[in-house]
Amino acid sequence: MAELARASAPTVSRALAGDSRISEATRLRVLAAAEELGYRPNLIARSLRKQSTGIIGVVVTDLENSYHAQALRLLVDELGEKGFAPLVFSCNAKQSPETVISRLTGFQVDAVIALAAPFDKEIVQNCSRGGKSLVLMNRYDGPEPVATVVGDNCAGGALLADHLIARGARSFGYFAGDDRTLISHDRETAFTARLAEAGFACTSRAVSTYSYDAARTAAATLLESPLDAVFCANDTLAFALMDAARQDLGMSVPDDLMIAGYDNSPLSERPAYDLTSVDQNLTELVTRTVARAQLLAADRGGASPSEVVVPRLVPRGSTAPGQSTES
Amino acid sequence: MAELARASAPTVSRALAGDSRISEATRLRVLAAAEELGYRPNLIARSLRKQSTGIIGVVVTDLENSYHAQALRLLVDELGEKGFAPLVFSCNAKQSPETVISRLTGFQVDAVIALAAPFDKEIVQNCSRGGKSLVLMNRYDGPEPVATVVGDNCAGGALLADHLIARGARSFGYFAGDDRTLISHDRETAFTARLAEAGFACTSRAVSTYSYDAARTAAATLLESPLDAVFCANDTLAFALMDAARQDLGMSVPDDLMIAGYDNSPLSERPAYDLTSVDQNLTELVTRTVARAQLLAADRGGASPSEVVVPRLVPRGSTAPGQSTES
DNA sequence: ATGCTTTATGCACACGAGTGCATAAAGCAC
DNA sequence: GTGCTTTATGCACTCGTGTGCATAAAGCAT
Repeated sequence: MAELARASAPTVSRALAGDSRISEATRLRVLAAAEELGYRPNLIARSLRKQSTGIIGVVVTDLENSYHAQALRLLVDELGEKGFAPLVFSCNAKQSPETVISRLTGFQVDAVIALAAPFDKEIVQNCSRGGKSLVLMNRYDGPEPVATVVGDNCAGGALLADHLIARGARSFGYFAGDDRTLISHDRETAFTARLAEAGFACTSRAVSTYSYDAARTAAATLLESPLDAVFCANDTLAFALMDAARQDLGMSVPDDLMIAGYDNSPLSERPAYDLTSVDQNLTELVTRTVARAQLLAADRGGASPSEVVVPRLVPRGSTAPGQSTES
Repeated sequence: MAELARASAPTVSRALAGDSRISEATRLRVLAAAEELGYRPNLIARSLRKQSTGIIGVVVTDLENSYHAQALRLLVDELGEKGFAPLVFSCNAKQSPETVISRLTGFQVDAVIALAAPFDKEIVQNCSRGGKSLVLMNRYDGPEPVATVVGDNCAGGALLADHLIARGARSFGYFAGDDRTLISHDRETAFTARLAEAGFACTSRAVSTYSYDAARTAAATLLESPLDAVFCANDTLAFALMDAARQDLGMSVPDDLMIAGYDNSPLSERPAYDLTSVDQNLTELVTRTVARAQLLAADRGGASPSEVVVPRLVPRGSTAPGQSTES
């Protein structure tokens, strides 16, 4: 490269960087040579020199969950647009959070974004040990202060309580997700609290992991006692419950049972489900997470440790009794 | 680091690499110091020296499509387990294939894996221009010889033709996906060819993009004329068609119309759809793609340019007339 | 022609790890 | 103690960029 442009390496560097001290003639010579060779500056070398890579580590888990898959998609897009390169690892049985963070640290990522609630603790510990900036995309209740961007699960739970009451429900159930995470807990607490305020109680409860198959069997417990409405921690749980109610018990939704979910996944608006759900505003969640990571990558700029994004109710047919046949 | 271990940088490097010339005493001293500092070798510096980063660029597009999302998930897992780090970019309106490949090249990725059929041409061109090894996870018909790992769409189409005939269908339709890609074309050609062999014809046809909403409206055309069975290029199309048939026309699937899809997406086995589909064996597709990329990353080792993975039919209720009410 | 400024470029070094080669230290035989 | 081998370590350089500083070239005034 330097030879073809008949210039030294520093000159090439400065010409490409737009340094005003480089004469127009040489700049053009360098640009022409770069064009001819398809030359791209070696970002690895640049990173070494600059002590900053422009790479953001992304740690995810449970990508079967469409919510996580969507979040990853949006993260990849947003990071790419902001000029960062996402180095993605998944935490699972074979790849422990420790090895994942260790590798990210080795690659000198400018910051880490984690969307892996079950592994939060280890991730937080390993990042702080390695001095890596970290943003969690979910709530965290450990002792360490961690930058966090999270949907307001309490607001969402309350929103749904109000909605189901308004739609005429008087007896309520909750279908809880994996209790290792705070997500389900927060939604449930707020839901029952709001019900209590209105003079109602959540009398029935079932727990399942977030997988459809597990939820499908767990749903049977919930359906033993008659209920007006069930709030599910997750759309997947809601789909499983709905299928179980219709398929296994021949019930009608919403006439025999109202069902509401959480996440407003693409499936929820399909006629087969037409599920009332809570939209977390994932786009804003991701935008703020990336913005936060960008701040942390630049310096140690971190004002409030936790940011909350307000959710939105999306009412649909699954909680509109008497309208089940409208299309 | 070097100071704490009272050793020079090269000694540290050799001690950690397990060089037999380093004495046991210093090795322990180095290991202890590394442990104490939480020291991780700087992979950026190592990459610069070794002229190899251990990073594989992954280019995807249309992640709303669950098939692509699943493929990305498996790719991330498999690459991580094989010791590679996936740098992920998405091609879309804002991020052209040219800029994406340019950035990947800048980061000196050891190879590129692309799962972005609509942008294949530009990706192939930019990679070959930059001398980057590339593996496509779908068929490519350009003049350039490119390493390719792809499901056998022709076999899949034939499989479904046989299946639908065996299930008693005599009149057939095809619901085509975005014609920019070869995928839909291959499936259709093989499907109609096999039908012709058996003395039947595919008399009806509709085209749509792979999005549910678009497919939902396009489905109306297909449903104008009576048919026994429709083969859809994609599960998403099949779901849209099924919903349109049931919801808009009050038809029964499979009794009024048999429907089959392609990809065996998680949704297809849910009772709400219970869709006959073709499983591409995505796991093996991904495994072989990564193995291929690994070879290309190591040297220029590339024997056959194209590898084909055999698909498998998954028969379900949507093509089993007379059994629609069984659970 | 001398001295000063302005402009354009190269040299030397740094980033952190890895490697060939030199060399220091230690052991051993005589 | 001289010469040889073996073992353990450091020096010097490389990878490709970027930056402070020196310097060369050129312009211009006197």
